[in-house]
Amino acid sequence: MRNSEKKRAAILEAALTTFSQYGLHGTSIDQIALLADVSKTNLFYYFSNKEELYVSVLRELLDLWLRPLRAFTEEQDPIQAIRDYIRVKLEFSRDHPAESRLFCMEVMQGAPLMLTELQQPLHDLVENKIAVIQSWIDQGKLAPVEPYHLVFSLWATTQHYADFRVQVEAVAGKTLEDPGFFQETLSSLETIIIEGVRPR
Amino acid sequence: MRNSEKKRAAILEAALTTFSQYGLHGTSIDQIALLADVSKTNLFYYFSNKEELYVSVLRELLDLWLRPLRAFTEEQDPIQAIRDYIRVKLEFSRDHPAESRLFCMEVMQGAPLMLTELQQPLHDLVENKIAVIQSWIDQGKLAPVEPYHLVFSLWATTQHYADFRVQVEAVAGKTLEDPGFFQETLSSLETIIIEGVRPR
DNA sequence: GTCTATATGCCGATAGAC
DNA sequence: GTCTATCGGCATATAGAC
Repeated sequence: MRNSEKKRAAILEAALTTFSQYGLHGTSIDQIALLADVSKTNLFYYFSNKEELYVSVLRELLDLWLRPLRAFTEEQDPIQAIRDYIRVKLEFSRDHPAESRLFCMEVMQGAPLMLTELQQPLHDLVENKIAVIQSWIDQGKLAPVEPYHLVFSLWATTQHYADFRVQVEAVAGKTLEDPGFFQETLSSLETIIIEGVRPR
Repeated sequence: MRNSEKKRAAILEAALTTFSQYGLHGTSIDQIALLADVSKTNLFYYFSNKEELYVSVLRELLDLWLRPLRAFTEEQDPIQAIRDYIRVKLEFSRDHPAESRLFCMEVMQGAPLMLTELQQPLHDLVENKIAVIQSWIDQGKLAPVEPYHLVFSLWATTQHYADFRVQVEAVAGKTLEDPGFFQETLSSLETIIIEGVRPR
């Protein structure tokens, strides 16, 4: 890897860390430069302005964020596919909490800088996976639920452990970095979503 | 209501709207003053600085946010209690999306201005409700799940429709303001969490 | 309580040497 | 590619009259 690529990567990583904690406006270029160990002017050599840097971070992140959903295919056993998806997303929450939070922040603010890029690919991808889920239901391999809401529930529950990490820690005293807690979270989410909480 | 109280309330409301969309640092006092229809200097008469205004907004919000959980009591039928909770939280997401988003943003950033006030009351309240859920499980009225994670799943799934509203709209084309979509969301979440998705 | 005017500091961005 | 120096603008906050 060339030196300039290493620097770019270091800046992007520092930007992700800082933006995800303080937001676009709460972060100064100085802060990012300091963390990436480059000078402020040098940073402007690599990214011509703050917004370009911010959007670059988002673009990398979107690709990473969408990847797990692409794995859903009709041939899979739905219960196992959902199990796998929960695990992968939970691993993402554990290993990439900054990405998860920045994505959440951007969407929450109306995705002003990502909406156009987000909308179409997201819509198309989900449309496709909705069809897969519906076909599972039609084949009787999955209980009849509205596919959209299943997808939303999977997203929401798994991301919660990254986005609300502070709250989870305040309440449960642990985070996903604790292997025992990770396992417990995984099997609890599997149970709740797959089996439900009604006693049988 | 005295005129000064009306103004305070107008400023708080404008602050909530603006902070929830642009964040603490992304919002200028000018913006809030404009929306609340007061002058900037006048705003400083009511709130001595920006952070005090921000914290005032958060404090009002925390009380509102915690209220639904207080309703869980051991005497209730657990399935009905969970059903009610989902409905109330979903109504909150529909009727107070700005509150939901600002809370999410603050927690996501590590709740720097609320952690001390959040931690203790939240921990105590949840501890208490965890015990209620556990007793339901012990009585066989609820399937054996880790109570913490049930609470997190309820929070996550219901708040998702406010916090990720833009994404929900991009994917499903509707929001909770659409009465049909609200009903569909409500019954889907009830189904998923209470019955699960495994066919029977 | 509300206004006009203004102080003050930070931060994004550029100029220009090396 | 990297540096030093600096500009210019915006936003918080205050002074002081009414």
